[in-house]
Amino acid sequence: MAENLRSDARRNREKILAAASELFAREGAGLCMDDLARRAGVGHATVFRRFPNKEELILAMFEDRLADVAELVEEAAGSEDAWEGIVAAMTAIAERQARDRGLMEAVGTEVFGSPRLRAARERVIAPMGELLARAQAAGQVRDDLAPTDVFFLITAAGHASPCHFDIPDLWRRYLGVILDGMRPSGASSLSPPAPTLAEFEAAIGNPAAASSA
Amino acid sequence: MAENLRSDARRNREKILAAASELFAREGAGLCMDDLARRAGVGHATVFRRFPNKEELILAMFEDRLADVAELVEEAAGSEDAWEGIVAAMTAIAERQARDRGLMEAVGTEVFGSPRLRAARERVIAPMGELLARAQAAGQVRDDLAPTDVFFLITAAGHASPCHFDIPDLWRRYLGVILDGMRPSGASSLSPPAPTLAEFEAAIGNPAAASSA
DNA sequence: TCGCAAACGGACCGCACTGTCCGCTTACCG
DNA sequence: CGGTAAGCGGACAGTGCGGTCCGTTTGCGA
Repeated sequence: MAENLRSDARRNREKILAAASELFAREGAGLCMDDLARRAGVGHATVFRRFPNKEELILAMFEDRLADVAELVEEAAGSEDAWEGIVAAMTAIAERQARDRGLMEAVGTEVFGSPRLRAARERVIAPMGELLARAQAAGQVRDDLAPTDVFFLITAAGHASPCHFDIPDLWRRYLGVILDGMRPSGASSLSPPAPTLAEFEAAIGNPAAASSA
Repeated sequence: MAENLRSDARRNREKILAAASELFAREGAGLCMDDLARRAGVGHATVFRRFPNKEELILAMFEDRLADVAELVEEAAGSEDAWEGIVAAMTAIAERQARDRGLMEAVGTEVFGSPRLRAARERVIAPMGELLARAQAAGQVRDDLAPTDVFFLITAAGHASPCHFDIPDLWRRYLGVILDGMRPSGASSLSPPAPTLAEFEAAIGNPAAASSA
């Protein structure tokens, strides 16, 4: 990736990456390429030399965020008590989402199903699956949840509050309700089964999903 | 509102309103005024004669949707069993949200706290508050939930799925988890208290909430 | 030090979208 | 039926954005 860039090019590349990450956290995928260039202290065109277009840059950001999340989940998967691990992972991810609009959009939104991000996505899901299976075997979590559900429920908690970025920590309230709902006791049956990842990818690829922003 | 319009003007007004409602359902607040005019079969400028600007139109749409929701909740509030009423209301609202992007954005997003929509909002919240109080008195719902929480939890269910508009009914799955989490048994304590509506309004008015789209 | 390819960035293009203007049309009333 | 004001809508203005071009600068190897 770094390839044989000239020293100034490599320096600019770092500046762009840093600025992009910062702006992506604050504005999400809707960031403006001009702002990005200004923040990085380079010309507008230099950004486009590094990333052929905006979509490519956003995908790179998403990939980056998913890698972060994968690390968090892997760490949580190491915990002795599976339920505690799940709570820790969900809390840690939601915590970051509360401060990072880009991450908010990365987990559980349409991009999550993008074929381009398949590898990153699977690296996130695998450890969660392991954790979830352990918790279910121990009777700590209802049996009808799939690993992807866990991520979607995190996003749900984040999106619950209309002022997610203005009243910090409010998400904890809704995550609390959701965590209680994930327990086996008093669990009612869930009607549509969890879709497979293949089904997600198909749905994302839909012409109906002509998302703007 | 209808005032003394000429017959053709009144006819156009209806066409615009109908087209706006339709487009708002499909595209949400991001709709394009040009598309709207085309769909209504009137000139671009005619739309702006009816609504001074886009924001005004969107607010009118939001008001309209909130009125619909108020009706749904009022109806559910009449049910004998309070819990059944809550489930019915939450399901009905989520059901509409799954088919109406505008409604999705109206309930539980930032606009929900807009001072302009205070009246409409309160008409939605009041019957839910009554229903919730009954359910809590009957021991059917955990005591630490406020009426606004219910709406935010509906939105949470809707936002859980990354392809809300592509895999219909998937929201039912996440609403199921949330409903289970709203029950009193096994309820853990919720850490940040529910903010008051005044606190929401203050948060929405924040400079930090420079929302785009 | 010199030469040159690599890299830079200001200027520019095209597009989409909101909002305005103004000459033309049409409903209504006497 | 004819005068008139209300209404209409195509054309235009302004803005913000993604993406490209091309003359200038700069790092680097010979």
